[in-house]
Amino acid sequence: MKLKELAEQLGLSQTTVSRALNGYPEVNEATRERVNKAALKFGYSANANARRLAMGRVGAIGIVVPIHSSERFGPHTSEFLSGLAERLSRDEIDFLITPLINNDEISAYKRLISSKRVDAMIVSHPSLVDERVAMLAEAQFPFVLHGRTNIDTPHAWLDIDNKGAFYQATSHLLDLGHKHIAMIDGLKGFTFSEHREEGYRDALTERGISIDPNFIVHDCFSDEIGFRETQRFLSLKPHPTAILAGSMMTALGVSRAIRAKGYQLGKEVSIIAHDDVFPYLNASNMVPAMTTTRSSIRSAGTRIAEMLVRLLDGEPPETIHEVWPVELILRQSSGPPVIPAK
Amino acid sequence: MKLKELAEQLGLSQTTVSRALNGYPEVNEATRERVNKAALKFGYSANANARRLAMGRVGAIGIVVPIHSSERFGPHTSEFLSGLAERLSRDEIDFLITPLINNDEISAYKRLISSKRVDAMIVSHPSLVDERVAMLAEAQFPFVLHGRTNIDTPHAWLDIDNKGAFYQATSHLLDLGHKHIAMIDGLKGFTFSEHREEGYRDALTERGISIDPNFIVHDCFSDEIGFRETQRFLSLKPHPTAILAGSMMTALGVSRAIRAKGYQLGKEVSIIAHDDVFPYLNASNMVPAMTTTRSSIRSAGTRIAEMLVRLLDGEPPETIHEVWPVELILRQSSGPPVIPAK
DNA sequence: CTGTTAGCGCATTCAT
DNA sequence: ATGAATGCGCTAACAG
Repeated sequence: MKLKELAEQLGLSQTTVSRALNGYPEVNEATRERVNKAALKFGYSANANARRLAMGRVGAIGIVVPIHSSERFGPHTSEFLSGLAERLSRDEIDFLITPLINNDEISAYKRLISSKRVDAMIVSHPSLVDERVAMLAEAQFPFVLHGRTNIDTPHAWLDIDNKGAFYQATSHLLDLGHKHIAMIDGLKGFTFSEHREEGYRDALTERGISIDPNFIVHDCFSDEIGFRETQRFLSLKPHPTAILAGSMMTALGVSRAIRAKGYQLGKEVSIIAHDDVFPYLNASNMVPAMTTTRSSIRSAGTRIAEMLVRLLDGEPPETIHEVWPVELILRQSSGPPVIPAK
Repeated sequence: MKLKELAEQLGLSQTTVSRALNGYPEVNEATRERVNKAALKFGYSANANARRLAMGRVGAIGIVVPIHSSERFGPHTSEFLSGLAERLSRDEIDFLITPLINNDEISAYKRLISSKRVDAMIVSHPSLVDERVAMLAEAQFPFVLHGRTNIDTPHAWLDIDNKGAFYQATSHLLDLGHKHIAMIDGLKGFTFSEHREEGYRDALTERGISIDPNFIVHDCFSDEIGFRETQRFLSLKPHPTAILAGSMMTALGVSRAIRAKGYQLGKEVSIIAHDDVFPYLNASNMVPAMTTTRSSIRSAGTRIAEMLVRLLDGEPPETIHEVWPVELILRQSSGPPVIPAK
């Protein structure tokens, strides 16, 4: 069923039917009523492509997801997308996921723009100097960045205080008396990863503790990495008495390795994990309950969707940015170091 | 830059340029070369909406994701989407995710069809009698079902042998000497959940073991549910000496509860989990390594994308369906029951 | 091999 | 308050 047919059925012009359906004020209420009823009855719904072609606006936002590295389409991504979806569905905005196999991200973004398939985009996982952001900002294409990057051109972004999170966590461990603290975080090059390491380093340096490169790991967020690297840590002399884990997945592996060694969490070895708040993996329910730096990635998604809508409503990008604080939540996996019984 | 402008630049007609770009055979190779080079130079890329309007084909497939239940947009979904993406990106097919807040799924599907935004759809999480499937099959709209349902109208689908998986797992535990076996699986009503329970029941019945409704749980897949329900199990007399977990998330919670009670996995209480194969959560790396029924949900996604492409190429839906076997992989979390030391 | 012409289905001027 | 006419940018018959 198309507009023309619907109009014929009703004995009205396409124009009037179109106006009635799109809520234009100059339509007689009775007519509108009649039109709406008929549309419902015939299951009419405008051809989105024709509509977009005519209006020049799409009603969809784009997101480019590299799919070969599990790092980028794992549980974090799905939680984030859920958050986005929650807000966007209210305005009936779809999102278009463009999978990316090779590494030519820039051209994927460019194609998405020039083919006019989306009104705006969301960019995730920025590096310190991110060429995607530079390009989009330069092109003045509306987008919101999840994370931060050092690009001068004004753009909208939302980030959490990753540096503060690891600074807080490290400082807390130092307060408890730990001298040897390790960290396992995400891949090097990403801003969040660099920021976290900065926080960690600052806290140590502030107390005059030298930094041991053997205690710093950057890799994917997974149970396996957590396990393997913790085993390595525990074979060192002296070994760390506390470990920061960049994700809950990592933390699971770290925990296993600690237990496998016969140590107790929060005793011989403490652990603080960054918790992005997964509904299916709850830090407070673990045994022992896990001390975490917490910030909901899902909420971030929702908020970013909100920012996107503001951007599309014409708000200038330079006024749209936020840094979210991260809470340190003390539970039982962190405590003063206990000397292992020989 | 639009087609017209590009054509003017080249001193050619729009038609020729269009044909050159779209790989039509009747174009002079030299001309094609020239056109392609110019397109690249000017960053031209066709307006997707105009293109779709003219062609009547979209180059995108749709997927409706209910977002309020974490059950439906969790790690399983993201792995599945990754798999889809892997195959679809080869044909430059995007996917459109339509978030769904209220429960009116049917009308969301109908709108997606009549607005011509997608060429085909993927339907997940069917119930035994699924009205979405009935509607789509009736409307002869191309779609592939992930899972199975009892609908007569021919349609394409891919499912794993859920019944066989739980049958195998249960039988194995019975072979080991277990008499009291519990299961924690997904929400009731979904086909996969029902099939699994069937497999479980069949195995027990076959050995003349009566079924205790207290030993059967249907709920979301999460660490928390696994933990809570296992605590409940272990407070029963007699309590189960083996537990089937419907997901790895559930299994994490089950494991914790077993350990919290002072039992060892594979000794006092055995566990077999269904493993959808998450890259960040590896059953063989757990301590003890986890016995699983394994079937990669990501591969299923890739295969379903493949089926979708065949469907769009005109293959009739009734010839497109597969049941994948599920492997039982024995590791250390399952063993003969050990009587707890008092 | 290339160009001319006519839609694809809708939103939107400009009339009335 | 309603209708007729125009164009969004592209593809595909139809001609040559």
